[in-house]
This record gives sequence, structure tokens and C-alpha cells, in this order.
Amino acid sequence: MSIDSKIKEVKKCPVQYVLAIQEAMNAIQGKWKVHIIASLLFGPKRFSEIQKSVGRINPRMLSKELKELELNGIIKREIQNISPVVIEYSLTESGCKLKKVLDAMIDWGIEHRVISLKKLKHGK
Amino acid sequence: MSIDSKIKEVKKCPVQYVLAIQEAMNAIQGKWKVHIIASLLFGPKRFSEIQKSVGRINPRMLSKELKELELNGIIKREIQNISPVVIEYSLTESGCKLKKVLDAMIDWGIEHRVISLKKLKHGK
DNA sequence: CAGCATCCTCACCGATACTG
DNA sequence: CAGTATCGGTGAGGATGCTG
Repeated sequence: MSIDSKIKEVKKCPVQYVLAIQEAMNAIQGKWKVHIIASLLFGPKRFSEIQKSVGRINPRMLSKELKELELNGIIKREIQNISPVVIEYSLTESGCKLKKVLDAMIDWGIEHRVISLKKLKHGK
Repeated sequence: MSIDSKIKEVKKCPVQYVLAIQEAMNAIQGKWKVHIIASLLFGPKRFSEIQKSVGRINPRMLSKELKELELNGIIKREIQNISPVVIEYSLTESGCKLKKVLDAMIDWGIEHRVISLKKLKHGK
């Protein structure tokens, strides 16, 4: 079965529907996952670079989140065999495709804020 | 400024980017929010109907999640003045628009699963 | 029917210090 | 640089029983 028809099928069944969503939720939930993914959308980075760009995350958390993202197939960890050794993190194919999800969330987030403000003004 | 240009602007700035995403994350995070929203996408429902359709959620949790969703402007709670009194929950305008986000997550979720399985087969 | 009150537990997360 | 080890707080969420 093609992916497209599979998608259509899932959208009809409430149970499958929620399961597929949770697959995506898993990928981005946790306090830092979105920050890390967003950071890597701007290009591959090393551990300390991510740490800087994310801000105020401690190494234990960063290490943990990176491991989970890697296990989930969102990012990949590569050891460059140049000297000195450099370890670089980057998004996988799946990881890159998450951008569509994040973009949909941004569109909604901004629209939602606008709608909420409008209702406040009108005293609703 | 129009919403569209506001969206374009936000997507350029990493900080704004993540903030807008978290606006959306807030709306759907929690163990039951997606279930509840998905349930209400099929039409307005009463407390006990939601409870049945979601399955195994206890009333305390359902009550709490519904309150949060209402406060966030995702659902509305309406008391029908017929006798006996009926209390009905339904999605707001913003709530309905969340469907786009959920659909994007489903698309990604299914594709991601397919990609992962392929890699397993090829022994990567 | 549509919730609220209470108690409890465990996973999430932070701070700090240490290592190859 | 790229992490690991240890300790400790807090809050999300479960179980159960009660109420207008």
C-alpha cells in the first residue's frame, strides 16, 4: 500500500489517528527537544555548540535528549575521523521532515494568539 | 501587520520560532489532550461521552484537561437550557484549526514509521 | 450526570561535581 | 571537548471516594 493511501486510511480511524500523532509527539516532547531540533535545522552542530545555542541546558539533559532523539531516528551522531576528533550531530531524513510539523505549529500558534487577542478586545 | 507576514518574520528568528511552537505544544500536551480534541473533531460531546470515547481516563483528569483546554481557548463549554440540563463541549475556531497541525503530525508519524522499518530491513 | 477532594507515586528535570 | 555520576525537588497523573 502506498504511503498516501495509508495516511488516508489512518485519518478515518480515531484510534490509529491518535497513535500516529503520538508517534510525532514522542519525537518532540521533553523540555528541550524542539530547541535542539530547531538549532540543528540551521545546520549540523557539535555538542558544545548545541549547548550554547539552546541556552541554560545542562550537559546531563542535553546528553539524555540527544540520545533519545538518536534512538528515535531524528538525529544522527557522527565521529569525524580527523584529528582532533570531532563529534557532530545532524538531522536525519525524518528529522528534516519534522520541519513541516513545526511550521504547521508556528502557523497555528501565531493565528491562535491573534484570535485570542481579538476576543479579549471585544470583551468576550 | 498581516498574519502571513508575521509568520514569515517569526520563522526567521530562532527564539520566536520556538516560542510560537511552544504555544501550540501547550495546547496539545498532556496525556489526554490529543484524545479529547480528536474526539471532539467528530462533533460536540458531553462529559460522559468524552469519557467513554477516550477510554480509561478518570473524571479528575478529564475535568482538569477540559478546564485547561477551555482556558486556552481550544474548546468551549455550553450549558443547554433544556430540561434536563445538558452540558456540551465543542471545539472553538482555534480548536478546529488545530486539525491542520494534527494532520501534519499524522503524515510525519506514518512516514517516519515507514522509513524506520525500511532501515531495519536493510540492516542499517 | 458532571464533577471535586484527598492521597500517593514516580518520571522529569535541575545543580553540581567528576572523567577520559 | 563530550560527556557520566549522584543527589534531590516538584509536579503530572493515577486511585478512590464523595457531592449537588
